Amino acid sequence: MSATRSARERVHDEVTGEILAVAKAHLAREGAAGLSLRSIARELEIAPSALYRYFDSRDALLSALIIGAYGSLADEAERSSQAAYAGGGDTMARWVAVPLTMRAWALAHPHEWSLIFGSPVPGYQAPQETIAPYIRLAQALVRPIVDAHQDGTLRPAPVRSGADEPLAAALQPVTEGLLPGLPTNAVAQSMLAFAALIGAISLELFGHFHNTVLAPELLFAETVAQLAASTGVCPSRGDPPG
Amino acid sequence: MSATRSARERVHDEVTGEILAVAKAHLAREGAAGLSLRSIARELEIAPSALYRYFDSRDALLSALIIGAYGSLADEAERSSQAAYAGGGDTMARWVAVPLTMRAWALAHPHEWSLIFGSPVPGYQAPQETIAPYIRLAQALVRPIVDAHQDGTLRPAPVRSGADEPLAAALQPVTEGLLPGLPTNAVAQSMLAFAALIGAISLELFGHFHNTVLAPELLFAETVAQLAASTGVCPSRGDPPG
DNA sequence: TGTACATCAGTGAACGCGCGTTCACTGATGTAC
DNA sequence: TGTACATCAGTGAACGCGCGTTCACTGATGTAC
Repeated sequence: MSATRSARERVHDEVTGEILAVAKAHLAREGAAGLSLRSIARELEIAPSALYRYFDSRDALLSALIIGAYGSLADEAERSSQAAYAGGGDTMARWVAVPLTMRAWALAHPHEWSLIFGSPVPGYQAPQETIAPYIRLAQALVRPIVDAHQDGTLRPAPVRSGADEPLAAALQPVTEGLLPGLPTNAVAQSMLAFAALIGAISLELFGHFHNTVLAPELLFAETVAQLAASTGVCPSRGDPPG
Repeated sequence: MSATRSARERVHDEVTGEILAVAKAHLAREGAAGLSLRSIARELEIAPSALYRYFDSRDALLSALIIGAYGSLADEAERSSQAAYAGGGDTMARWVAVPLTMRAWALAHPHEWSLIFGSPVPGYQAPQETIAPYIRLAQALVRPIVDAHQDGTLRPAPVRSGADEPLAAALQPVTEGLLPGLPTNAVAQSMLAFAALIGAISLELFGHFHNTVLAPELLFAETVAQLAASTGVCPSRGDPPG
């Protein structure tokens, strides 16, 4: 009964997986706009209408792809974070792990990166299931910052002297959910780091470094190192003595 | 002769402008993927085939829009940079001008921002005419950095101690074309600043700050201030005394 | 100033295309007694 | 173990749609003598 019912279910899930795999391949070839149920059905040698047993509509399939992309990125980020913590490296090694993984994932899955951080598909509302993996990614990224704060070793570059209540209020959800107890300028520095990473990866991926930055991986490594210094997770290596 | 010939040409240019205006409006409504010659023709109350007197193909029209977007952004950036320099403000005012203008332009023209910094249209090669305005934008942005370097007041946060020849080589086109004479780490800091600005604006524009950063304009202002400190154009305001 | 000709703008019909989605259906797989 | 019935997967034809692009054409605008 329950065993046989799940037999059918298992087949259903398997086919759903095959459809998603083909859809991912098409996404990589044509981009989100070119994703078509008919072409997926063609590749699977199936009638287009059969797909409606698995997805309610094209939008539902796209949603599944988006959610999958978020999940995949978050998984990788968590995996590499845990490896860095388990590996016994220093703070810099821990800080560097997630950004490098993000870039590697982006290069391996450019269209899925676009789905997450590129221009939104017009007239399409991002599904709610997207929030949880987004938070997992962010938490993996900022964990060294939170740790440094708890250790009392966090040294963010001070910029605002004080009297920035409005900014503190604007960042309240981030502070509360992600960086509890950190001073506002440190939260802002963390947001800057996130924006810089997303920007650096997107610029490279979208072709803006062509003929301009000849070795993006070197610039990215330097960028991550500089962000370690400005967020205050690691002391800057080249500080003048004195 | 030359006068009458340019009479026809003038009408041609005018109609071209009207087509581009309608196309821009459609772009703002539907995004790049939804841009269609037929719908533009419909709005202009013209046969679709008539458009081929003005543009060779849909791609040619899209190219014109992209080039226009780059030009518009670069124009605004230069305008605000020049205003800041003419206005007699301090270095911070000069540094802040272009980033704020970029953000304002992005908010006013979200789909044109996507055209430039969003996911590239698949199977579409960006036109060469895009390079010149890109450089104009970059030059307007980094002008305060170049000035500070020439004045000897540039204080970029040091990160790499030395022995970074490969990075210097990778950044050679940027250094030569945009930041001549600046040390490698300052060039890298400038690239970081650019990436952070693009990232911050894109994240806001693409909806990633929804329910998270409640007042993006405050965070952006803080981000720009922090970048002033880390690039070294302006001393950080809150430095501890001593 | 007037006429023959070339150039250009715009028309309207047609081409072939691929798309998402619906619907009535066939047949196989599982369920209940 | 056997039979009647329900559930589900997948078919194939059809719907109506909008698209980019081509082509032969009409008529107006400009050109040359």
